[in-house]
Amino acid sequence: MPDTPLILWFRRDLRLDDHPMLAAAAATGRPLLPVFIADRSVTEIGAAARWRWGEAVASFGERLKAQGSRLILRRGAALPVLLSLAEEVGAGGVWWTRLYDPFSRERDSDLKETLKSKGFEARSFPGHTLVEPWEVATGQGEPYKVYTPFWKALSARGVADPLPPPKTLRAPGDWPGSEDLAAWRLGAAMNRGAPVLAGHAVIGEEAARKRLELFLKTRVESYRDKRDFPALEAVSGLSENLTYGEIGPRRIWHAALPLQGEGATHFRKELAWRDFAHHLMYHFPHLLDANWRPEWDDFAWKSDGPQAERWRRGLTGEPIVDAGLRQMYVTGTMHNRVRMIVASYLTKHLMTHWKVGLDWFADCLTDWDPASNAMGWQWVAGSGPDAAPYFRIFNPETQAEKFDEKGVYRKTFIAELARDPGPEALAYFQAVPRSWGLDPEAPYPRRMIGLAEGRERALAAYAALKKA
DNA sequence: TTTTGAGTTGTTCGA
DNA sequence: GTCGAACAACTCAAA
Repeated sequence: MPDTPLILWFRRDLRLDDHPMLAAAAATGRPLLPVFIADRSVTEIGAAARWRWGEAVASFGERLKAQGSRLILRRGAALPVLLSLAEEVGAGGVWWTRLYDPFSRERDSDLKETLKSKGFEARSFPGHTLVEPWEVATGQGEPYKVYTPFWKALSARGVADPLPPPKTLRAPGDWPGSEDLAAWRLGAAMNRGAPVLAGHAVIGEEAARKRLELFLKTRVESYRDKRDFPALEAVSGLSENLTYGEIGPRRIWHAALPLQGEGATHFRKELAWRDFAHHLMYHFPHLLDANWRPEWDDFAWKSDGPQAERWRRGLTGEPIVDAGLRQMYVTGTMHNRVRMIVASYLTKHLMTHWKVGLDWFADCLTDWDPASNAMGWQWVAGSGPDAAPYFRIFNPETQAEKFDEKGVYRKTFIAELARDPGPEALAYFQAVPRSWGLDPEAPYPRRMIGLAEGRERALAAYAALKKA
């Protein structure tokens, strides 16, 4: 066993706990050199997610420091950065946790090949998902395209136990130079301003773990019954932490597994949806940017335009829709029920291509995840695997009546509708660009299209597609 | 190979 | 106000 240092390339796995790669690396007893690289996958993603990733990196750096280690920061294309770093420190190899989006897969397989050809070790590990995307398959060995059988297969197979955090991380004799995280200015493109979002983010491994514990202690029991009501604090909020790997999915799964009751089961089912999205993205990468069912290419999608712009700005005149979009703008997140409502409104009532909505979510969400975002949009639009039937068109009024009966959620985020608007509703007007010309005193906008009219139009367009 | 049962999250209408 | 049916077949997965 060589005693050369190992470079540990961290990406969306910024934690110590439940970390197969880190646990295996620590067990070698070799010097460990954690590194984070600002490559295209970091610098070219949505504004809110980019900012949030930087916060995760800062927090993880502190955590490593407390262990007597460090997080070395470098910028540039991963392959040359890692090669030169490996030569600089005399590393024996580079290890990392696998990601499953097409960009990462190509980058990482090139890297693995190049490293090996130059005599370095190159090893990748699981840990980002409950199971590897290829570990669950139908009886025919095919990937699943329907959620329920995927869930059954996943449950039957079981999920590997989470690993404890390593006891010690051996430091190298000399630390190589590191860049300054602040100089990367990962929050710079966020015109809504990091200060507005910062109050809503729950950052870092310890905070994520506390969040899980609080959820399991106080909310999981009623999760099934309350999770659809956006004004209640009924959900875990852990998607934000999962996407940067501040907590591991296996840790969450096994924490909920022994709990009795439907709440815990439904919670694990939601976690399995995240895995299903990764399973689909791995086996069908076009999920990210093309209609998963190609026949939808002929649907009469409307492209981006003034109506979509009103949707983005939370000025559709449908309160539940606008509340959701404004919540996302000021908090970096949106309740899942409301995500479906705003997505249905954009793709069905406005007949706008789901990619318009997908891009806006990608720019605004701090919990952005490529697989979940694309699967969700295609599910609502009807073009995706296991998608909603075409006639399932959410009526914003009916949904609001059902899930926000007293209007608490709507008033929280729409200043025009509240007699005495709260901080989040007002924060929206502070956060948006001045060029939008918004004024909390202005009257609430009129609706863009009659709900029955929009519904009929979407149904007719679907009928035309089917006929063709 | 064929058959069979099932399929996240809705809305509307009429009894 | 409540409840069941219609909406539309089709694809998927397993027996």
